[in-house]
Amino acid sequence: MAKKNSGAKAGKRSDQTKGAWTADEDAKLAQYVDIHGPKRWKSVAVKSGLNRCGKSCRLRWLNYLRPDIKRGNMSDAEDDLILRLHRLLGNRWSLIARRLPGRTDNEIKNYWNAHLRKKANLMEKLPATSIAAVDNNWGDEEAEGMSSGGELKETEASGDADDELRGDGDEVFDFSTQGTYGLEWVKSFLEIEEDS
DNA sequence: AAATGCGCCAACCGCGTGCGC
DNA sequence: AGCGCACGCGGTTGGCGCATT
Repeated sequence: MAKKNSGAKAGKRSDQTKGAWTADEDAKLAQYVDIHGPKRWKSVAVKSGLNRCGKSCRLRWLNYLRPDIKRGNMSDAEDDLILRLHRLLGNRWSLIARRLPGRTDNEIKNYWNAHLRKKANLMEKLPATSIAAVDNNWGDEEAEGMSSGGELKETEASGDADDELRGDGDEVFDFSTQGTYGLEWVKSFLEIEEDS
């Protein structure tokens, strides 16, 4: 990407590069992570020769350079899933992201703020009957998305929710195994989380 | 054609948590 | 038990680019 390279905001460490990443920096980071793995970001930043903080390297890797990142528009099914998950989980973007293979928490957060927040607000203002109607319509779109894309499937609806949610990028969501809202697993997950 | 407004998105920041020493 | 480091998360910022006037 690297569409900006203005140095952006003033920071505490003026000797460190800030702002948009260049293709060269991307290449260096990708090469280093490829060899040493995505860990110890502080040393990644130093040893890769990048004049960046570890945090920045981590973010760049997670949100852009990771090989399993899916770029491009959200599908209807993804769109719908985000709405539903947000209804249940709130602004827990990382949890939502784990249910959307190839999507990052940052991307989902941005997408929510840009596209879905208005939609959700609208939904809240609608009377219950209208919401049900909208939900039914979305259900149709969703079924369409499932059959065409076939990308979203759930590995397990319950069980070891924490391990499952950690995800490795391969797991996808399948509404067909779910109930009315397809989110019973979320409830069980939340119970597990609150217990711990 | 130029000016202005607005939406989108990459990136930064601060805070909380986990873990090793 | 306490401390410091590394990492993860969510909120926020700032600039680019498109749309509108």
